[in-house]
Amino acid sequence: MTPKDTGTEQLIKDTAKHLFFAEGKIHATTQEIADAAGVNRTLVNYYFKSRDALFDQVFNEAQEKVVKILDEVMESDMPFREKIANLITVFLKEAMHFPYREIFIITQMNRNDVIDAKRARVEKVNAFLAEIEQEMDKGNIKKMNPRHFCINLFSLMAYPLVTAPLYKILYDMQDDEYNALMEERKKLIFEFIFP
Amino acid sequence: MTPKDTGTEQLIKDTAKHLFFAEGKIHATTQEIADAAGVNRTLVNYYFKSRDALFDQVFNEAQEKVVKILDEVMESDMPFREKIANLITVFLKEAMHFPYREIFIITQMNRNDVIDAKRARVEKVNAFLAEIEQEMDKGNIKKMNPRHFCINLFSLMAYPLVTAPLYKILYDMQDDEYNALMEERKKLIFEFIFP
DNA sequence: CTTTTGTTTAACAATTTTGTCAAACTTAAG
DNA sequence: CTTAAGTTTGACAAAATTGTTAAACAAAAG
Repeated sequence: MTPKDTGTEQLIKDTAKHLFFAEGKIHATTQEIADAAGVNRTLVNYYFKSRDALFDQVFNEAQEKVVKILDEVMESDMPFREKIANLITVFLKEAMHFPYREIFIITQMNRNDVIDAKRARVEKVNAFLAEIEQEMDKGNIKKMNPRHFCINLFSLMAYPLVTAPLYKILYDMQDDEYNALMEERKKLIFEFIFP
Repeated sequence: MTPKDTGTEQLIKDTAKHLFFAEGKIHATTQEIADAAGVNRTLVNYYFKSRDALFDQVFNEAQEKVVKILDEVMESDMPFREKIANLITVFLKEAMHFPYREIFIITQMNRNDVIDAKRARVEKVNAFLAEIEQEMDKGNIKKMNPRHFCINLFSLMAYPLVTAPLYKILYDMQDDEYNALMEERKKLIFEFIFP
């Protein structure tokens, strides 16, 4: 048998991500992860050495994925409108699948008193902010600090999915109803940005 | 000495809230809470019986506080514009102090597979949604599903503070600079809602 | 001063969670 | 079939976290 052909290592990692990012169970123990994956708990140590190592790996991959999504959007040479439309489509799809990924990242950062990485991103971000400012000068979007533009955009996309459990109660909605509401937001957010 | 006149019980609870809601350390152990409060760990058990009991109490009080803030805003008989202006002022002030309170609530809900409470809120929420719809009919705000109006408003207020650690890195800003950016948002969000 | 009541502490116990290891198992290659 | 490499398991150990208790302490009342 060649190494890892049953994919147990991947299964464990995927299950951990599902618990953390999709179900928002960011406290999950190794036992809970193993149970959810349907494997023996000691396999977590066999494949990942320690709980912390698994967490670190999941954390790093989460960060890489987020960075990758943003990079692909920011660096593409589409016209601005399409770029944003594309961002909304891609990001909301991801966020509906993994609503708590950013929360997991932030929680881990707070827990370990911030080990950064991705200072390297600053230049790319600044380039994107400059591009946004150009669009404002052209009169295509409302003038403001371009940092607010980004903050607004991501807030409108991400937060409704993080707070879904609350809104489902307050709005008295079932899962499918709330999902439909989130679907509506793709168009709504775009029109919010480009009135 | 009359009971609790040193306020140790309150100190422990306030410290726990600070760790959870302000620092985002939602995994904090009883030892970490005790250390941060500068008291012996066993006092947590003396005053709160168990770790879970402390968490439950903090959770309930967090929920009550959020409900109270929303109720005071929604039930006040101010004109709509002032009502929203007031909401933005009050909520953003709270969120700048305790950015992770809602995240703590949601995390606990996810952890325990949602014990709701506050189904009772549904009626009040519906009344507020109806009021928003009236304002739309009057042409004072953009027409949309009033649920989206609320979601947008709270997303724009809350999420930038939750994601502050990330933005501080990506925007290369210090704490005071980021706080200033958040202050700007009071006006910005209001103008976003009432163009 | 003594008592009473409530508070704080350290030592200890219990529980929960994580980590280790040897043995059993599985499969493919020789 | 035998061997070799990787995988899985259960028993056990270690560590981390939480809970209990008795004794020391502090302050006010009698």
